[in-house]
Amino acid sequence: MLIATWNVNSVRTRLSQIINWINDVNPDILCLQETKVIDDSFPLSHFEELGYEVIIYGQKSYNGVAIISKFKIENVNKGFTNQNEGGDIPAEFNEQKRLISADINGLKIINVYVPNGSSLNSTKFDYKIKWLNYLSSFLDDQLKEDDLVCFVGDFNIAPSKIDIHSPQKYEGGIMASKIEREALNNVLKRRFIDSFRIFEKNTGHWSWWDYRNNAYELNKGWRIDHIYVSKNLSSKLKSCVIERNQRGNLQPSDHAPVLINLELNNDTEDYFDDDYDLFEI
DNA sequence: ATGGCAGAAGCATTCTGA
Repeated sequence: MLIATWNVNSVRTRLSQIINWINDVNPDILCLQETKVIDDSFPLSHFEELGYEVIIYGQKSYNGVAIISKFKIENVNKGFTNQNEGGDIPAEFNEQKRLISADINGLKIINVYVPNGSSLNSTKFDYKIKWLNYLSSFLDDQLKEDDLVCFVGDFNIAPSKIDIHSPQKYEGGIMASKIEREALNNVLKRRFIDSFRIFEKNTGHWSWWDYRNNAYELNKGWRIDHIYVSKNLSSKLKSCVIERNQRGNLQPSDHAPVLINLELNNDTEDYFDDDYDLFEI
């Protein structure tokens, strides 16, 4: 079972690239971020023609998330919702369309577009941390101990210094600060593991390259797009790859897709190491 | 310290992203 995440930076501008990639890779589930389109204008039919179901949660110009699936999509949640009779949800957390989740083929799929945060001393940064903290309580509320969860998206956080091309320049700054990493760790708690780091321990692997300064050609990137899986899925992980050549397309998104292969019926190998900690801050 | 590049809105230029 192939599950992917891709910040496409406008689903309409990137449509032909997304369709070509789907035809090449044939993912079962594709989670999109930064669709940048209201729901009425989402190009649904292009995906439905290929046999996919689509759920969308978009807005004008900014943000927007979607899940595209070959399997039936059930129990859809758009934005933050209260399942267990909590208090009212502060409006600020649902004004920006950054979260969509659903049950698909026995898995809980949670797709997020975490706020960028701009710079450390900005109101946008405060919002990023508040949003992550609210996400943490939302997951506490939604998830049960034995749920099989794929938690994917553009997190706008490099989990450690090996996820940045020039740590000496960027460590401690936006997307690489201790505050953001602690907030992310708090969201993950000890519930999730980073699929990519099961298979690759070295630096030099990026999912985002700035449009500016020839960053892709110089391979100056960051790894900020992630597929986290609940620990009870770790033994079923067969691979996790970043489809970096999509960043080399003409008029590309600035992000590349990340893709895992889960073999739900195979439980013969156990990749999970009990000593595995989330990441060092 | 600042801008670089790209997309959307909408028609010149601003806002936002990471």
